Amino acid sequence: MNLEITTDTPLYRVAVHCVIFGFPQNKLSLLVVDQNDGMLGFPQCVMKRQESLDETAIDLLNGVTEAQGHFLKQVCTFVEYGSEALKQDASVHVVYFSLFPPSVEIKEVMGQTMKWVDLQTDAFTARQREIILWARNKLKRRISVEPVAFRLLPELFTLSRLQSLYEQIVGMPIDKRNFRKRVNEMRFIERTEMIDKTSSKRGAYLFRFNEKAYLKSRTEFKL
Amino acid sequence: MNLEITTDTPLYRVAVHCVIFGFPQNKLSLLVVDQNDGMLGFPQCVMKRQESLDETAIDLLNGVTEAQGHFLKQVCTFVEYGSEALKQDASVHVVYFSLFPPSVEIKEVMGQTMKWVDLQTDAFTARQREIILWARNKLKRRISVEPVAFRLLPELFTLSRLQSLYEQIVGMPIDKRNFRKRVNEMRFIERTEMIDKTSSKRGAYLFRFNEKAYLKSRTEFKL
DNA sequence: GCCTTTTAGTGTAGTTTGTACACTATCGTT
DNA sequence: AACGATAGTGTACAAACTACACTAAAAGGC
Repeated sequence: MNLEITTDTPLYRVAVHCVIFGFPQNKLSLLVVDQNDGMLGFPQCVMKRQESLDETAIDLLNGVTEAQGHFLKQVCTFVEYGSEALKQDASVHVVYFSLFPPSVEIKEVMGQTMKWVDLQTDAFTARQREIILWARNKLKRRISVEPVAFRLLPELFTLSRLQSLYEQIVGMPIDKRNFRKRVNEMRFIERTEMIDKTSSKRGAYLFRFNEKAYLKSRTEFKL
Repeated sequence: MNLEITTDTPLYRVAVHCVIFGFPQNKLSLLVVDQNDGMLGFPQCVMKRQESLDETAIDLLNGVTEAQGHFLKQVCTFVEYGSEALKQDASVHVVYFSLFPPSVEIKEVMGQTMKWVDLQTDAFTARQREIILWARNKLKRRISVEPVAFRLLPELFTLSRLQSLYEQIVGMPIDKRNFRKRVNEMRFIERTEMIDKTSSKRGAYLFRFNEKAYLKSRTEFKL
């Protein structure tokens, strides 16, 4: 239980990974790097000197898109040793998760193609699936505490779309009327007069998340 | 966003820390190392080669007590750079939290004295307070999902003690009758015929957490 | 032995929240 | 004009949560 710096203190490389959730085509998806071997990888980067983990993770996202201000939370950390007994071959992997709205444009980075894939894709390794499960559970818990869903939606959205997103996050069907009743009670989810006609013949009202109203409603009680 | 191993890939020391909660003297407390400078430290150790983080954390606990089978969860990870620009002076800190029942005997390790302290002690640094807050929040959330409280109690306990523990974890008073009603509905919290007379003149029934019954009641529904 | 002190123990009524459930509306397509 | 597809709407019942105040038992002091 000592923490002395000796010459043989093991040293590790540090990599930051990010599980990026999105909701393109009304399907909860992950943004992954398409490796040429048929496998998929999460966007990742090596930890830089004099940066905090959060900063490194932000840098990582900046490498993926120009957009700013993303939701970002730590998921877990693990270590991995290479099969060969090389001293250098030990790394700490710090996993984050983030939420991208459909509006973000994904950069083409160094010829690597990034794409949105289903969470159930079997091109993931067992470890990746485990990480996805963790991240997903974090997202699931978070959504009942904080309105994070809107970070996965465009500014304007229909209630059907919002419900579909919730259903995919919590992993079970939700009663339409009860869902809409709850939405109605949240004053910060505002109906606009605009109508979306892309997903139905009849057309559906577009709604908007009013963040300021949300923040106000949360602080008003703290008198 | 590349992960090539080059000679100038920054390398880090890795330290595992553990925020250990206990409930000695009916007070939610932390087990800390009393450093001679008046400051307090969490038990910590340097990451060993070929071990996973969980294994290192278990080793760390083994250095503190002979007892086994502790609750152990990751809290967060952060990096710290020393003030001097020495290359070696960068470390990743992985924080865990654990729950010790009052029965555990704490080892005297290398002359370092360990002691239980209040969560609000001001001998903690700002960063330590932040870590405690995180760990505490994890504990708070966990307790509404899983019966972790019993890992902080002796095998036999009175309901007053259990309630006091809950109050200290969630940070607010709980109505006695409502609390006891809920306990009653949980069949795996069993009343024994034994009576504790140490904390009241009248004496109070001692209860016991039946883990097997709990696990059964959780799995019975999964038919 | 009785009065005080301290903690243990008990039930009900009202409120709030959650849940189950089925039909009509609108518009485009054929 | 009929059909198909998605949008939109309200009520009744059940379950969960909340507030609340007195009696019971035993020790200790007088």
